[in-house]
Amino acid sequence: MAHHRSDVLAHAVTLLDTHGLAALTMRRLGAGLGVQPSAIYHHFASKQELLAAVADEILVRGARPRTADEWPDQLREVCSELRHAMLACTDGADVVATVWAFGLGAAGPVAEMEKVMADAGVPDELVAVASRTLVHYVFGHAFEEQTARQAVRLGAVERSLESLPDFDLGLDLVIDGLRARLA
Amino acid sequence: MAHHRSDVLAHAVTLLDTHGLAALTMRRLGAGLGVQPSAIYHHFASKQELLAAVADEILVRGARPRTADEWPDQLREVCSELRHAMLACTDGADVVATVWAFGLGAAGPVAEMEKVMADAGVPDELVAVASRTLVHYVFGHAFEEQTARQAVRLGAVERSLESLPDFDLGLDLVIDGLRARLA
DNA sequence: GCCTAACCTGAACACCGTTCAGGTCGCCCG
DNA sequence: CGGGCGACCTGAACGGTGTTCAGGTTAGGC
Repeated sequence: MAHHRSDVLAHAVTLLDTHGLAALTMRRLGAGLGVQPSAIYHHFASKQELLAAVADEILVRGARPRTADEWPDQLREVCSELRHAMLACTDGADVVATVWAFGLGAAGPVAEMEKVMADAGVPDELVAVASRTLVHYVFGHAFEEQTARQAVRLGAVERSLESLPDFDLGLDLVIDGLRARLA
Repeated sequence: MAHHRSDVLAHAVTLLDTHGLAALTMRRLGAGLGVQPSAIYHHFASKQELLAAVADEILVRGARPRTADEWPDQLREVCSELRHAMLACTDGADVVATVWAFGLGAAGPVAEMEKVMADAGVPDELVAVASRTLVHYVFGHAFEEQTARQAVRLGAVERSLESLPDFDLGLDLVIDGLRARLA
């Protein structure tokens, strides 16, 4: 029974979600599909490319309709969607952030943020800075939240999840800074 | 010739700086010390623990004297030191950010930021949020800058380093947001 | 001079990503 | 109808990885 690229990708996301990034192995992925590890290289040139596709898939699955019409709320909407998409999948933040750092993915949300700001009349050089500041914040927050949650669940480190800062409050900090700079 | 924990740590940092994180292997580290890989486990319980010590060492080496007396400048000083400490070592941002996400290190700079804000009269709940927002920004920016620079140097990805946002400008965005919330 | 603790050996275990020559199957085209 | 071609896969191997463990060596204090 032959598989398609999409089958492999879907199985990779499932494996990531159910057993974490450490378990997302070419061997395990092949075994789950009833196939040799080397067969996967017929669909993806490398594990890096696989992970990039997985990251994109995670973001696609987390897509939601846009409803806000003021630019601060639009920004919050995009950031919130990005965060929830990553948190919805085990180690999702790790995968997406790593892939994005290599410049291979997650271009969608960034472009969307930039468009929102450009439409709001934010100067170009500030758009680039602000969008990346927001992305850094969202990735950092999600990565930490997810890692801490997992570490606590495994009992590896005792660390109060209470101390995790409120996502929206930190986001407003940046947005307020941007708003102040517009006046 | 017997080695101490500090010898192993120093060699690990050197190896990281000269050949990158991928080359920081128990085997290579042992070979560099003229020792079997298993000998390292007499000084560090695991590679994770080694990396945590390496991350702390990177931050210690990047320490600089404090000179500012206004809280926004003090915040900038701490963030700048943190950033430069990570950038001074190959893959330093990766190591420090990963270790910190596991809750094992980098507590110093965070505590320092919190103290600066508390002394400036920032409310407690805002201190926690703001310090983490700043840390997320610094880590995200440094990690991206370092990764992109390395990817370009290897010719793996063509990506203009010009597009990297100015660090200080993004930092001021957050600080301005914090300032606005104080009034 | 013994004993303890620090330090190390050498081999093994169970994995990992990746490569490669070759094999099988279904579909399209002449 | 038959040949060929491309998609898909096999099975073995290569050169790594972190980690464990029983046992050996060596320096320093009582």
